[in-house]
Amino acid sequence: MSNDKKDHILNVAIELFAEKGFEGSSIRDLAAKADVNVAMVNYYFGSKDKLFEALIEQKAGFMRGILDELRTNTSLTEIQKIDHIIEKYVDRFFSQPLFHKVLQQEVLVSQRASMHEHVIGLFVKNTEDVVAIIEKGIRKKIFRKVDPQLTFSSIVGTINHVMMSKTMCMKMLNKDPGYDPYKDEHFKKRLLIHLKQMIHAHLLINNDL
Amino acid sequence: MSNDKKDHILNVAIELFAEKGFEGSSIRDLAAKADVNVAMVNYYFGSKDKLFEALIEQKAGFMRGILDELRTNTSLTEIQKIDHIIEKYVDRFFSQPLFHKVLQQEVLVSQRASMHEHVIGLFVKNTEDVVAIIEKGIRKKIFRKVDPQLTFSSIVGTINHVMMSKTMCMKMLNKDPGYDPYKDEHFKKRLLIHLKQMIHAHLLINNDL
DNA sequence: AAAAATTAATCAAACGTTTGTTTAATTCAA
DNA sequence: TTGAATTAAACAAACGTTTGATTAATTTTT
Repeated sequence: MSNDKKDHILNVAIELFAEKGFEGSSIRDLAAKADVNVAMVNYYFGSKDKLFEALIEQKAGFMRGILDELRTNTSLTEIQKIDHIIEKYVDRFFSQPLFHKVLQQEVLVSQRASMHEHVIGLFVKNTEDVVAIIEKGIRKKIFRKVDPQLTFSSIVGTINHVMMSKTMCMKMLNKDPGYDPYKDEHFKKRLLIHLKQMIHAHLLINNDL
Repeated sequence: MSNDKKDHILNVAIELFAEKGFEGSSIRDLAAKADVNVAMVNYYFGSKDKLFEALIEQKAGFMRGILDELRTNTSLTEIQKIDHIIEKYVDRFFSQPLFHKVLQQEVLVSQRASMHEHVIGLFVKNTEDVVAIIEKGIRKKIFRKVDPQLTFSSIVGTINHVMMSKTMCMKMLNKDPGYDPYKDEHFKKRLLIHLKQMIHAHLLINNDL
């Protein structure tokens, strides 16, 4: 069982699904693009659906470890924790932009019910952890009385939105064709600064710039 | 040419595409759900692709009129204009949640190139208008020196994110199954208040709460 | 160490379905 | 009665999947 080949198929699948969607991609397309025989996909993964599950399983849950650590961490202030979460999310999205497009599709479309519920479950768990941090900040009177759930929605929503479409991002930033915003370290920094600035202004009672 | 029937097919198509995606929905599914003969879809629209184009064309561009008006409007302050834009966006998303899921899919997946470019073009135009308002606010020293493009991304991204999945939204808010957040006037108000609060804190130099 | 047996990987071809679309016949309305 | 609306049936193409044969690699037996 060559894991090299399995991984290769998975990586090509992410590219293909990110561009054409899961239902819009055929196994024949995938096999051709990955330069393997059509039968190999089913040989390795069992079915197209199971390939998709393997794909999601491999890379989802990326924030679990970080949020678990933050929950027991007592040395960081609440705003430091939020900053850290923002950094990790931006890092993750920029290092795996195509995978996150596939993940967004799965949240958006509820075709494969169990996978859909699974992905949403992961996200809801993340939300609960971040909400707990914000609520603690509020109790400590470091944070304003904001809406914790929607504050997290703004963080993830902003990143999601910027990562939705390379074309949109490019045109929004008045860049030439050929420019890839997701490989531009400067743009990543720009997004980070914006998010932190906005969330600080939103959360902090004493926000000395 | 009964427009009633055409509209009926389009409305059922929005429901179906929002749930299963465009590629995930077959014309037979659509015909059955709309209770018409399979051939009627091609009779009225020519093809599945053209049905989709008609669907997008009918409802996209919903912000054009509002933004055009705001561009020439001199009686509103910049922050009032931003508030107005937030209100109109939230209104629109809450009145057409399923359509906006379909629209998001189209931005996310670039399967049908020309339609994809068209939708993104509309959005980029909206961005330019909002950016212009924010930049004027900055020049007038009413607004902080924020990132105008990403500020707009945060507004749309927050709404988009909340509208992505009913299930996610429900679970995030700890609601029982059966609850529909998009029909809950209270939740709509909650989103509005959060967005305005956050954007005010972010933009305004003198933000007296 | 050589031969035999077993397992894993790969392939082209074919399977039965489902797909979007078209046809040709029929019903309906003006 | 004419043109539009509607239908069931049929179309080729594409779909995910399975098959049975073949090769390559590994393990077991002698």
